[in-house]
Amino acid sequence: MQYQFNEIEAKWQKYWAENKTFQAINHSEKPKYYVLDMFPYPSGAGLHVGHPLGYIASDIYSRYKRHKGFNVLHPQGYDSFGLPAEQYAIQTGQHPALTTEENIKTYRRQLDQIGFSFDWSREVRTSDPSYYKWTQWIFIQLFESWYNNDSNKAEEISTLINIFTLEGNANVNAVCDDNIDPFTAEDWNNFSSKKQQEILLQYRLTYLAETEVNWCPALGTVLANDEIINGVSERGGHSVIRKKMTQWSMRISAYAERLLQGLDSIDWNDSLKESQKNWIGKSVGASVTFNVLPNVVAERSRSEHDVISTTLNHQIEVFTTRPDTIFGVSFMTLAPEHELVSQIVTDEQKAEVEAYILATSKRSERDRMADVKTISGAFTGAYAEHPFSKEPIPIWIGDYVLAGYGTGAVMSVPCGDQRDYDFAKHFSIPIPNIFEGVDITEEAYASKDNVVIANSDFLSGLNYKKASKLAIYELEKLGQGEGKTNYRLRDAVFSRQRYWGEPFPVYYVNGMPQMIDKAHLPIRLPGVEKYLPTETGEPPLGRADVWAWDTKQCSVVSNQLIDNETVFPLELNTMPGWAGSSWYFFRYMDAQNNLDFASEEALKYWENVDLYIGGSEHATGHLLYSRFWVKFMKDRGFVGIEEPFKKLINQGMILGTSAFAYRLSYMFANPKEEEKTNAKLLKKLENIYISHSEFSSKGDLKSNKLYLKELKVKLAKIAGLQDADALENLMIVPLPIHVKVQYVNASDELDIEGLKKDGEFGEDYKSAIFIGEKGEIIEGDNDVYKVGREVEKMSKSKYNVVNPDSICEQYGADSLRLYEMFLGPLEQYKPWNTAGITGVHGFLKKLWKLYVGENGLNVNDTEPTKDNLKTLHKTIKKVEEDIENFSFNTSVSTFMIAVNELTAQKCTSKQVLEPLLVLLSPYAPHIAEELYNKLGHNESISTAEFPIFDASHLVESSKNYPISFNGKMRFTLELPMDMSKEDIEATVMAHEKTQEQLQGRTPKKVIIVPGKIVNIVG
RNA sequence: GCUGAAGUGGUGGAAUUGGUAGACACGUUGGACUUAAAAUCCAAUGUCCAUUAGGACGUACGGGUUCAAGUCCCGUCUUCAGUACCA
Repeated sequence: MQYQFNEIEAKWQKYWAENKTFQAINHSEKPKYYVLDMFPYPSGAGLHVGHPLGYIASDIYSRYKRHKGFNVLHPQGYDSFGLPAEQYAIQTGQHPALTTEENIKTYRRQLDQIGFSFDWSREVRTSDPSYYKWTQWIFIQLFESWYNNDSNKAEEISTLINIFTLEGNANVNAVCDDNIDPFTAEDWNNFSSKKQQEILLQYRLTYLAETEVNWCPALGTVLANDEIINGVSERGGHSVIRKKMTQWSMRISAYAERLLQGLDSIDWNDSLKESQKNWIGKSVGASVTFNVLPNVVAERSRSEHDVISTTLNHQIEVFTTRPDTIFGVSFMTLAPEHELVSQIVTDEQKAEVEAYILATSKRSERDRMADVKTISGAFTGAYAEHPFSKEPIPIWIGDYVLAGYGTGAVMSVPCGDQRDYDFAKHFSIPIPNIFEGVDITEEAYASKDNVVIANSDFLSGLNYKKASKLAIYELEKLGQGEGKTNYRLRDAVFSRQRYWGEPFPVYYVNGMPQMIDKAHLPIRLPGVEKYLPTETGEPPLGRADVWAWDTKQCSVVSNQLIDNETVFPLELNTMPGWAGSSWYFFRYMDAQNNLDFASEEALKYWENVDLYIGGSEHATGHLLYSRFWVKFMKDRGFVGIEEPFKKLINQGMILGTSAFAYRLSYMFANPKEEEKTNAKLLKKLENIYISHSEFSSKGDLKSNKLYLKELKVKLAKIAGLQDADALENLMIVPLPIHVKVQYVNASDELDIEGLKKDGEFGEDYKSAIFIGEKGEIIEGDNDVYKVGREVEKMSKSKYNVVNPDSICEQYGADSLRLYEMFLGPLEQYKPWNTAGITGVHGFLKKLWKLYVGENGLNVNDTEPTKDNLKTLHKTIKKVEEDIENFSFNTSVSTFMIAVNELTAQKCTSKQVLEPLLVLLSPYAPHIAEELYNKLGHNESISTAEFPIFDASHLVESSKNYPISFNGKMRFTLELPMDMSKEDIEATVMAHEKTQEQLQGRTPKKVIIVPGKIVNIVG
C-alpha cells in the first residue's frame, strides 16, 4: 500500500474539524498554555510559503504541549483593517469589507490545508464591529484617564478633576503636556467648561495635539515614510512636505520607564529587548534653559553684555546628557520647525532662514537622520546668553536637529559631539576645547570616560561625573536648569487620514472632543461613495453623508441635521493599524462575549500569552504598543497582568530563490550610426538567450575574446550571415531577466516549452532562441538551458513566489511542514528552494514503508532489540530537547536518522514504532494520525502522552577516541569508557600509529580528556 | 547615520560547556533495476597534491588567547532588517 498523502490529509483535517479536536476550554484540571502567532493581515495575494513558517513552528509547539498534558489555547484571526484593502478600494471602487472577506476566505482555505491545530471557534477580526466595539471602548478609557506619577499608574480622570476642584494643579505630579499654566481651585471652578476641557486634554492619556506629518498636497493625504521614495510619493511621484496637523496622540511616554523595566521580567531574545531599549532611549542628564538676548544685543560689543539684564523675552530649553561640557557651548542649534525661530530671527537673516526652513520641509525625517555628510544650516541672527559666563551664543537652525526629539533644540558643544563639531567646522564657528590633554584638531572627543574638564570656570579639573553633578547644582541655584531623565520615546500618533480603520467614538462640541457613551458602541464605519480624501483635503470620512452624532437620540444621523445644539459632527480620522492589534490576545480568551471584551474568569484563567511567535519587524511597533495598552489596562483594573507576552520568538523570513534567463543585448562603439545600418540584423538577433554557465564559466563576455568569437559565429548563423565579420564591432551584454521559478527544475534547467505556453508571458518567448549549456541552439533535447539563481525577497514582481497550495497538492501538507522546518533555524533568514522538498518527502515515504508493507502492516508485538531501543531513546531525547529549544530543523534530521536506522535494523516492534509516531505527530500530524490509527487506536494521536526518555538505553561501554597530534586529528582508537587516564596514555603511546606520527620524538605533553579526546603535543 | 542580525562545500544547513569541521538533505557523477521513463536502491562527492599509503589547505578577512578555536577576545569587510502613517 502506497503513501496516499492527499487522501490521508483530507481525511484527518475533516476529522479534526468535525470532532473539534483542538477546541480549548476555559477551565480545566490541566495546566494552561497559550500559544499565539502574530496577527496576519489577509492580503489579496494569499499566502506564500514564507508566511506559514511561524505558524508551523507554533503549531508544533502547541501539539507538543498537548502531548505533555497541557490545556492549550492556540487561536487564529485577522488584523483585517489596513492600507492595501483601502488602496484596492480606491482603484476599483469595491468596498474594502468585501475584498477583505474574500481574502480571508482564501487565507482560511490555505491555512486549513496545512493542518494547523487552531481553535477556530475563537477567531477574531479587527474590522468586525463586534470586535472594534471594544477597541473603541478602550480608546474611551484612555481618554478618561491620566497618569499620576505619585501612584505611578493611570487613574480615572475624575480623580484629577477632584484635585483641581479642591486645590488647583500646583501639587499635581502628572505626565502631561509641557508648559501648563498653574491655576488654583478657585480658578478652576471659575473656568468655562471649554477651558476646563482644554486643560484636561493636556493630561489625558489620549489627547489632541499638533503633530508633524508627511503631507502630499497632490494626493491630498498624509503618507507614511514608507510611501515616500527619494522625497516624492511612491504613487505618482508627487512632492511631499512636512506639515503640522491636529491629531490624536497616545501618551505612551508616561509608560517609558515601566516599558523599560518590564523587559527584565520577560523571556524575549536580547536583540529584541535591545531594540526596545534603544527605542525607549532613556538618557540621564539635565535640562538647561538659555535666555535669548533681545535683538539689540547682537549689535552691541561683547564688553557691554552686562548692561542688559531686564527684558528677556524668550527662553530656549535644551536637554543634554553632558551638563559637564556646558562651558564648551559655542552655539545653539534649533530644529528649523522650532516655534521660536520665527520670533527670534533678525530682519537681516529672515530671508535666509525662511529659505532654509522651506528646503528642510521637503526632506523626510529619515533622510535627515541618515544623511550626516551634507551639513546645512542657517544663522538666525539671534543670540542666547550662557547661563554662567553670560557670553552671547549665536543661535543657528540646522536640519540635523529634529523637532520631534526632546525639545527640538540642542546646546552645541563641538569639542564633545561629532555632529556639532562638523557643523562648527562647516560654518567656521569656534570650537573651544574644554578637555584637558585631548587633541580635537581632527575630531570631537565624545567619550565620557577618562575626561578632565578644563577651561570651564568652576568645573575645571573635575571628571564627567563630578562636573555634571556640580553643573546641575549650579544651574538649579540660578533657576536655569535641573537634573532630568529624558526618553527618546515619543507619544504615538493615533489618527490616520484613512477610511479602512476603526472610527473614533468621538464628536465635537464647540471644537472640543466628546466621547460617545459605551452603551452606544460600536460606532460603525459609514458608507462613502469614494475612498479618497475630499477635495478640501479632509479624510475620506469627510465624504460620508450620514456622519453626525445626535445627542438626543444617541445615534449617527445625517450631516444635514448638524445644528451644533443637539447634533454634532463626528471625528473624520480613523484609528491606526496598531489599535486593533494591541489587545486582540485578550479577545481570544473569550471571543464571543457581548458584555465585555473578555470575562474576568477567562482573563484570570489564561492570564497572558506563554509563547508568541512572529517577525522581528514588529519589535518597536506592535510589541511596544501592546505592552503599553496592557499596562494601562492593568492600571485601570481591566486585566490582571503587566506584560502580555511571556516568551517571544522571532521567526526569520523565508526568501525567494529567483531564476534568471540571460537575454543578449547589443551595443555598438558608435551607436547612432551603426544601430541604424544594422537595424535589420539586430532585429534577427533580438530574442536570444544564453545559458547561465555558457558565460559564467568563460568569464565576462566583454573581455573574453575567444569565447566572444565563438558566440558571434553562432549569432551570424542565426541571422543567416555567411560569416561573423559584420558583427565585428558588436558588443554583447547578457541581460538578466526574471523567469517564473515554476518553470525551473531541481537542476536549474529551464522548461522552455512550459515557458512558451505561459499565459502571461508565453508570447514574449514564442520566437525566442535558447543557447544551451553545451553552446548549442536548443531544438528538442539536444541541449539544456540553465538559469542563474539569486536569493531575493519573495515577491510577485520577482516571479519567485511559491504558493503552498501547489506544494500541498504535489507533496502534501506534512512534507510542507517538515520542509519549512528543515530549511534551517527558525529565527534565521533562509532562501526557499522547492527542489529540496524531495528530501523530506522521500523521508515520509520511507517512514510509511517502515510501517506499511505491500501486504499490510509491518508492525507487531516482537520484543525490541537493544539497537531498536537505543535509536528510539536517543530520538526521544534529541527531539524533546530540540522542541524545548525551538530547534525544529535538527529534529527533522533526527527523524530521518531514526527511520534510516530502524529500516536498516528491520524493526517491526510496536513498542518502538508507536512512540516514534507520537514524537513525529507535532511535525507531520496527518501521517502520524493515519499510522496511529492503523496500529489500532480509535482516538486522535493528539491525546497520546509524549514518550518518556530512558537514559539506560544509551549507556556506552566504549568510546572511539580521536587521537590528535598538536591539535590535529590523525586517527581514532576504540577504548573502554571506564579506562583510567594513565591506562589511556599508555595504550595510546604504545600504539604503532602513534610511534609512526612521533617518528622517535618524545612528546612534551599528553592531554587526555576522558570520554572526549587525546592530544599529544611535541 | 543610528540600532539589531547574519557570513561554514556547488546549495540549505549540522557541530552540548572550546575537544574528530561538513551530520541530515538537495544537487552532481557512476552503477543496479526497466524496452524506456518515472519511482526505488547502492556507491562516491570540501579544495588541492599523490598511483596508493598519505599529505597540505580549509568555517567572510586580518590579528590574538589556548595543548586544542567555526565556537573566546580585538580590528576590518560584506549582506539583510528596523528607523515612529506598510502590517
